[in-house]
Amino acid sequence: MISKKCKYAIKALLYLADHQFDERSVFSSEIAEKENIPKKFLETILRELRNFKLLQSQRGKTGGYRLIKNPDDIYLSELIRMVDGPIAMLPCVSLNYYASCEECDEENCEIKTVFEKVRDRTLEVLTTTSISSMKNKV
Amino acid sequence: MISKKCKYAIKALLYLADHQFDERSVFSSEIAEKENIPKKFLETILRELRNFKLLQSQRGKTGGYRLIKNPDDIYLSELIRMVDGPIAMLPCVSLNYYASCEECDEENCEIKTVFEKVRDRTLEVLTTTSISSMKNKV
DNA sequence: ATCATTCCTATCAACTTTATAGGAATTAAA
DNA sequence: TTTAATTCCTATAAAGTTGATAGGAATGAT
Repeated sequence: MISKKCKYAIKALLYLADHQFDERSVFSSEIAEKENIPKKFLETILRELRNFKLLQSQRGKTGGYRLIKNPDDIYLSELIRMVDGPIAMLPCVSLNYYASCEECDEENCEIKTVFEKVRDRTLEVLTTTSISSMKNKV
Repeated sequence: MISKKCKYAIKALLYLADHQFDERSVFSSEIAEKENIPKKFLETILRELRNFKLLQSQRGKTGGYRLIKNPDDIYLSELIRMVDGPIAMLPCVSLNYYASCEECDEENCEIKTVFEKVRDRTLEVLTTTSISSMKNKV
């Protein structure tokens, strides 16, 4: 399962992609309302996404958020990793967040292989799905 | 991520599959020791697996556990569901544990499709991998 | 009777998730 | 210069989940 936070992040990015070329930046309150996301929670999420250089923000009365990374180039795989961390179903098969299993002999582990397969199949989808490609629900 | 509990369950079943035709049943303490699983925790796991009719247990001094379901027919998908619950990355795309997303309009949801794809790819692997097939690490 | 096992319930510490509170800093505009 | 509305930041917290452990009851072979 991805977290709610991650789901909110995806929704926020989809919303911002729709308003990519608007004159004004988008208020977090606007996204919160339209996407039914708790306002204060969304603020912290947007700040994180800004720290990851996906967004730029502007303070003050006419402030708001705006995509700076092209939504064609924001892949779900990297977004999930930013927000939730590992995608794999076992720490020992994670490509970006590898952690050893203390209790097993990894060389002769019988369960790694299948979860490597799952990881690869999952990534085939997530590394080829961008924010903009999610707009065409094919 | 699958839980440690689930990983322990898989290891226990693999161990029991190896001792499927032994004369004596296998003690939980033996599995715990050989597979480095906390003893008391494993007890509760084995009891659950017994409740799911994968194992049979025998009390008393010469007791222990034994597979009753053929390991050819114990698929990872069902095992994970028994122990951890849903496999899907979103509640609203889960086949066995569906739950609606209160905050979104599911008809027009832009993110469902991709997670349905991930689910299907994942299940392609997990529904075709049984405890016995894990023995041949292909 | 004894002893080693399974069985059962309750508990618990640590961690994660999902937020909320309260205000500081910033900015445009009245 | 004041006001209003925003983003930014830190701290906090309630609820839920995970990963166990405690303590003993029930069972069954010897």
